[in-house]
Amino acid sequence: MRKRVNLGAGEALIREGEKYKCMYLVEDGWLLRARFLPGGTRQIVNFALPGDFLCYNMLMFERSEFDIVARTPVALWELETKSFRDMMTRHPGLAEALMWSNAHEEALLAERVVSLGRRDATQRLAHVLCEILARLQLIEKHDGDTLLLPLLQEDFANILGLSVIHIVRVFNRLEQMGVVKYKSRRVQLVDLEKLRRVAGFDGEYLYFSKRNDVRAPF
Amino acid sequence: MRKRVNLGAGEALIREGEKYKCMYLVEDGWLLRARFLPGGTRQIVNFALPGDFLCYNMLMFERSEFDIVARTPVALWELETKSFRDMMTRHPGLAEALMWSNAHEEALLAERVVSLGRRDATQRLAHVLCEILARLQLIEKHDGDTLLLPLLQEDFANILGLSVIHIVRVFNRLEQMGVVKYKSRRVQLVDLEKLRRVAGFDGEYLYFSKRNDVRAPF
DNA sequence: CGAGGCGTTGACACCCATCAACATGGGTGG
DNA sequence: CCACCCATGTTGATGGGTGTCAACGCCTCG
Repeated sequence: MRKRVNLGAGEALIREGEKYKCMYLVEDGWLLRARFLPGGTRQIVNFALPGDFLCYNMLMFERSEFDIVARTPVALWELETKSFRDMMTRHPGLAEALMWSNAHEEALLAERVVSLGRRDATQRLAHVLCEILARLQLIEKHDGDTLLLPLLQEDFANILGLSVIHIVRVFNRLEQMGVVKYKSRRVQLVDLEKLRRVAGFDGEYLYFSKRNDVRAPF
Repeated sequence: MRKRVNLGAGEALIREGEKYKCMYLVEDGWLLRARFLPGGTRQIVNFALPGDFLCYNMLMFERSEFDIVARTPVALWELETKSFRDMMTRHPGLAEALMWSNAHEEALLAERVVSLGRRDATQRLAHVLCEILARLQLIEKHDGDTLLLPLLQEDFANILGLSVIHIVRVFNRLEQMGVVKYKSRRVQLVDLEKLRRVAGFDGEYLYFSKRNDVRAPF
């Protein structure tokens, strides 16, 4: 039923316009879902961490609207699926997990829309750092006061709808404010409380707050 | 199992921070899902049209992260739900429809992220008009060359992450270019091909392209 | 007929993009 | 072990797109 797939850093799982082959569950590594636009710019819509599903809308769409590219070496499980209805009867746990994942991702995207629409560069960067921290804690891939990320400043730019050069400036500002320090893919969390305040971050949307009867099914 | 609910224009279905009461299916009218930010600005994340589900992540979250407000008089169906697992066994068709709706919404949000991140004001406005047209056609609520919308220019601003004043300028520009004309909640589609070109619009992500075995289940 | 919501215009300011040039540093091959 | 190189990060100057503010016009509805 399940097969493992491995990708090297930089390899694409699927490209925009390609037909979906199957669904995946990320076991290890980071992936970016992105679109290239005429003019050469790029927007990263999403990033997937261990525990996230990918390509689940193959159940609805024939082709991918985005590239999905490994940012690190990645290990995936291929999930054999015919239709969602089939999945519900044969693997209800999987169907539920998928629904969970979908809702989670929707919450992340909604929050990103808020950031891109109404927060300035400093707030955006602070906010996405809070989001990443929260997600890493959720899958127990974080401890200490330093975030180890595979993200370049260029990636931050493409996630936040900014230019690389401006990311540099904003990191400088945050460092001067005594909030975080960026050094070659390490973000040192100098003052987490201040970071949350700058971001206006409310982590509720990530934690499935007080519904104790619901848990991440993986 | 189902109960009707009606809202007047401007009434809230739920407010940010409130507990979810149940899920809904929109039968008629437009609703906006929005967040107010410190500073008094507002970002509209989403809008719901007939056929869309609302509050489906009550299955995962306890409280809403956004206000959901009726933009027009609205008719809704209240859906009785305990858990997704329960729903899968007792109402598999509903579970499937929900999954469909969720994937659809995710696609819309992803495209909005691209717009807010990397498209300028003109492209954004053109793109959202294309999106609205496509969605109205999908539910067979559009014909002719004029879009009848309940959206004020202020709403466009809050959807697109722009200021009201700039929306005016952009509509002027689009009118001078011979693309569309806005007049008191009517958007006349002067040159649809040009509109799509300006937007860089690819409607695939709305139509569940060539998967003929899948249809909107409503 | 008045009022208020909505739309419009112009002047000005600011955030962020663009461009060009330079610094750093880790990896690779000699 | 060193030299080189290319990816990545950094800085400053300049410009454009968009926000802010203030004021005015239009239209609808009571």
